[in-house]
Amino acid sequence: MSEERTEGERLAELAKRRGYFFGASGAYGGAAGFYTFGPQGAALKSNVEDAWRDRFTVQEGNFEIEAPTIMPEPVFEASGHLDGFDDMLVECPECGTSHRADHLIEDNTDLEDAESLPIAEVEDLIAEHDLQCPNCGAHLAGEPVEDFNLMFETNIGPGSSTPGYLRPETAQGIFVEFPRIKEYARNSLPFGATQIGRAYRNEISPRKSIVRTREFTQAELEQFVDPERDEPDLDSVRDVEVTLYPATEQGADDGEYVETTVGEAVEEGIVGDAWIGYFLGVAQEWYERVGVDMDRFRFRQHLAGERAHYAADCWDAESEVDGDWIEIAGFAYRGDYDLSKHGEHSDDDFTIFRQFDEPKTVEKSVVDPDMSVLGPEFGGDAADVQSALEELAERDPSAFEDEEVSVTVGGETKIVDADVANFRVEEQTVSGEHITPHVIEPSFGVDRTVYTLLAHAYHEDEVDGETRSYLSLSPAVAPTDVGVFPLVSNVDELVDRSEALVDDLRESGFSVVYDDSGSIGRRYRRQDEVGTPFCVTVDRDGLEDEGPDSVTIRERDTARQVRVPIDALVEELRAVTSGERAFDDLVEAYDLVAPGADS
RNA sequence: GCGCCAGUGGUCCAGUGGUAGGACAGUGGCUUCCCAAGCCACUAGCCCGGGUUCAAUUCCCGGCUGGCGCACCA
Repeated sequence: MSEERTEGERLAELAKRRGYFFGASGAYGGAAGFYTFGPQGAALKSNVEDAWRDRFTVQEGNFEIEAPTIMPEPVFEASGHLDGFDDMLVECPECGTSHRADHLIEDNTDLEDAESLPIAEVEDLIAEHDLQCPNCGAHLAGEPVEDFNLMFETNIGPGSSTPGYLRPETAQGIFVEFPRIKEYARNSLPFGATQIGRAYRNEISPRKSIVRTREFTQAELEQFVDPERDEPDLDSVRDVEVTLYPATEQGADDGEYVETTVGEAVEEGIVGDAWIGYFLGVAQEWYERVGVDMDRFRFRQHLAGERAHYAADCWDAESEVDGDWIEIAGFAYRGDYDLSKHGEHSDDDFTIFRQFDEPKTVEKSVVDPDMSVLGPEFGGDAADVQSALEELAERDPSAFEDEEVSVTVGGETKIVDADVANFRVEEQTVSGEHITPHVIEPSFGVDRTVYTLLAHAYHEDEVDGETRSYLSLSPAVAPTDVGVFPLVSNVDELVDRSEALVDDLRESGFSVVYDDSGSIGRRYRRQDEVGTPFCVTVDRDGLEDEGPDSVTIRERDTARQVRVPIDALVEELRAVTSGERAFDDLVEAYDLVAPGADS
């Protein structure tokens, strides 16, 4: 059958030829890591996004936001991307090649983990050891070492006084807006916020078609929960079967998958957190619905060293293409890391007030210093003395038993009369406490999902001794719902009726392609190749036979056809494209048209 | 970023120091009542820059883009 081209090569060729995706800006030589989605690809991607939105936003009762792709520098100082997302590069003065400065040091000295050293020290080390360019041998001493940050930098407004960055993940847009989002959620956990949008990373080396690009689309859900109180609806996915590849199995070459159910995986602790387990189950069903080949799909647990330091547990959804596993989604338990960071760096409140079941009465030691005494006595230090007293009251109430109490302010001991401090123990009613919600983050790569769907949908078979290639895309995501053809194009009545049908179907909400060129077989193959699930053909038999006018509906994957009255067409197409009915049901209900029977 | 390989119509390829040919696809027409048929006509190409040369798509250098391996992937 097909020669030795890989799945990826066939896919790239089909994608270019049929308008799924192609390298962007080709007229000017192109730009690595950027792709344009053509008419088919844009429609497919949009359908994938809609399907994701329906499942992870609408069905979950979450809400979607759309944050800017550019955010000011402090956002990324808080998130850690500014410090933790860069490499140290040194450029050779002779040949102009760039090298990882930390790697040069590690390779040529006994030092390890040079990445964590300050830049000045790295420069000193290069001079001290007289390191040379690995490419041309030139001496690198004295050359500046620069940070290469993987974020795209820009300036907000004129001048360069306000640096901004293109977000490297959509998530920060949600975290940053948490204070407002929580108001919208009426300050009650749990709730989830989603976002579908672009993210940008100035990758050193973009690879593998649309799998690793510099601009890509993510669909992310940030599920905010109270770690002590909130539980997912695990029952709804308890019996969903999943293929797991736990960290413990990945050490050996012959590590084995664990075939189990979501419920068991959580109960046995293979998946450490119920929320993660829940989303694995939801994702499993969603991927199946949009058309991922589940025999080429698994959930892989991150190894301990691979995990971000804040992630308690992390699983990836992976799909297989050309024998390689590619990460198409990540499921991370991020704890309170992100919200805490933004809480520390900004003035806003990133906590939620959690009421106790019953208000608690607590005894609290307080002071209420007489500032009319402290003021004149301590001058500018008065306020500091006050807060030192408050702090001492909480820490050591016994200090107020004597007539005088001493506190240390700015290295000096200050003596205050106990009367002036006005120490007392109060009963306070506390109705709750502020907590920082924990976050479970299912994060989907939309482009990689599209890539997987195309790769898994690509099939070849034989029809009448000829090879045929077709995309078995799910009707849920296929760019076009239905093709409409007159069986032959030189009969006006067939053409007119076909065109009228196109209008009807479009008004009914279908995405329709009309085609009357060449032979009918060629038109079928064309639609097969772009994955249109159904074709409707208007023929003379259907108009001239006794009974109501009828047309044929052809199923893409099997090339079977049934004859359906035109009056029932919209209803039946809606049923089969929504998945409500299988084509087999139509075969039961209507006459099967045998290929070539009429000729 | 490093190393190896590659870049010719829309796609996949052949070829040449004197500016190119096929297959498939596409368009128009003829034919056609069910699966890439046939006939006629047409559209359309040597990645970019520099060098060598009378002459470069071809040879050399650089760049860009792509593939693979390494590295990277917070």
